[in-house]
Amino acid sequence: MEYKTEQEFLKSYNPDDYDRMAVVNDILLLSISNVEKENYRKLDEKCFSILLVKRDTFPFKDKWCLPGGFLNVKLGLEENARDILARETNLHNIFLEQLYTFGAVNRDPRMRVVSTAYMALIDKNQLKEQLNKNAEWFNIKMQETGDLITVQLNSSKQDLNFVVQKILKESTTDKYEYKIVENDYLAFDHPEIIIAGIDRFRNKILYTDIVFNIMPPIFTLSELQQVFEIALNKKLLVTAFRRIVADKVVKTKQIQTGGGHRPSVMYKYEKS
Amino acid sequence: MEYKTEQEFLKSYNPDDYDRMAVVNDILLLSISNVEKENYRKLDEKCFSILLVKRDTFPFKDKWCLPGGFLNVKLGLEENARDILARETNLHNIFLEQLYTFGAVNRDPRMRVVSTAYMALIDKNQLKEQLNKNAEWFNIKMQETGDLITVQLNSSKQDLNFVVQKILKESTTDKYEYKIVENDYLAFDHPEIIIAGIDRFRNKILYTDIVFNIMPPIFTLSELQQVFEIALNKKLLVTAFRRIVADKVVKTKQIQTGGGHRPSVMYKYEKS
DNA sequence: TGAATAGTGTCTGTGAGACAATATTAT
DNA sequence: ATAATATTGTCTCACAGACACTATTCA
Repeated sequence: MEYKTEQEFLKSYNPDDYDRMAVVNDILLLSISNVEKENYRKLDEKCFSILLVKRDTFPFKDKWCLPGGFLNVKLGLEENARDILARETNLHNIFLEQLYTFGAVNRDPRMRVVSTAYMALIDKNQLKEQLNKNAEWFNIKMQETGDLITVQLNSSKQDLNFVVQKILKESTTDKYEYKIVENDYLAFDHPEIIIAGIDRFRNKILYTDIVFNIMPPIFTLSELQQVFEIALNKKLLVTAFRRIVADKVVKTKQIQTGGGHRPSVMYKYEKS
Repeated sequence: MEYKTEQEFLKSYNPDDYDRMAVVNDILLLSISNVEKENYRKLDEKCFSILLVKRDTFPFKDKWCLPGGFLNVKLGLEENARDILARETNLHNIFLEQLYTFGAVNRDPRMRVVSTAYMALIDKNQLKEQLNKNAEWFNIKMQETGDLITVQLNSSKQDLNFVVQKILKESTTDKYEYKIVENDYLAFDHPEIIIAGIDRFRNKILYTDIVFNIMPPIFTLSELQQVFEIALNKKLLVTAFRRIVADKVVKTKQIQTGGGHRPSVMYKYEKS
């Protein structure tokens, strides 16, 4: 069939002539938790935490998953992700970055579903609004042994864990694929999304200002250093660390006391 | 309606209850061209080049676009991208990296289409196979003035150009959006994809080994430096450059002569 | 008072920038 | 011989790693 004009062509175009697929957004909501220490002098330990939602419908009923939802045909991709986030958490205007698009053939048992995952960063302590009743924050502990990554997720309600294998993609030197080796609690391929997101955060913390999206408006340099340390998974020397962030933060007049030791000056982020 | 088991739920699940959308892959095929110099002693200049295809069907009939196609429901996302590439270029086993997923509401006049763009790197001089008759390599010249990026595409058949505006995304310090300001020749939002791909290559050239995917198997260090210089859009000092790549390349026994000057040793890539 | 963190000073070695010097070729 | 690029040497300066030292708090 031949068309003379674009209008004519579009008029006769029928989407139903093609295979059915769906597009969804899944959102990795990343924050920092404090794990309180017994000793009043010691600093709280910190760790990453993520928001998971317990599914009360099929598929994967009773398993946990990232907040997500189908793409509304009237919304742009990121707009749709923000919409989902607002529904699940009542959060607005937060940092959102497209992470990766997952499109394995059988990642969803219902039909062919392509998921564009987003990473959102917040300081969950600022979160005043009530969470959805099925939503829950989980603290993350990760352990890497060889090419296996073991992840433990702890919350007041339940503890979950999974294991993924990190595989260097063929013909690359810096791209990894994550294959799920063990996973009894999470729905879909969400373990992969979680790992990919934490990896992205880790990779960007040194050469961007991404970290300040996960921090409160004002913070001490020790707190900031702790976040760097859990992201990079190693201890940093104080001097070196302060040099890294020196031109990204400015002193405020506030001081944090109460720790049984010299109080710290609080800083805020300032673009250089 | 209540379901007892996942099987029962899936059996009654009807994809047609939801809005129609399509998923496509578009592929930015990036290579390097030599622009020959008049003086036999001088080095050839190099520039990026990309493969575009002239559309012979609606929509955007007679405009140029990136090689792309609908997602086959039986293929994974990357697998589908490789399939498209094989169809358009007869190329197999080449470097392919997911670039970004574009999902603006009206990016395709036919229906809601989400495009996961991939970046492919090759040395097009190695390309022995015949290209599709509508496909053509275009040399790229980019110029940045303020927040405007002017792009000129030259081929033996036709010259194209477009202008995009680079906009820092709100609440970020390192993410840009590209708004098309002027574009008479390219279909869809493909100017954005082109810019995003070149940007990705530029950003990764310093901290990954991505560049070797666009190089021939053996090359001189001057050639490699030229590629760095067009990617980074600045001259590099020889000494500094050689230090950067020193642990990524090894000498071969081959020597390149014929340039009216001291011949160069040819090197090959070796993972460090 | 002492255990703990906050914050600053400084030495040293590495590595990037800058530039100079030498090598080799085709015309 | 000359114009061009190829390749190596080396000086300097900035900066990161390492570590020491001082400051300050509260049970």
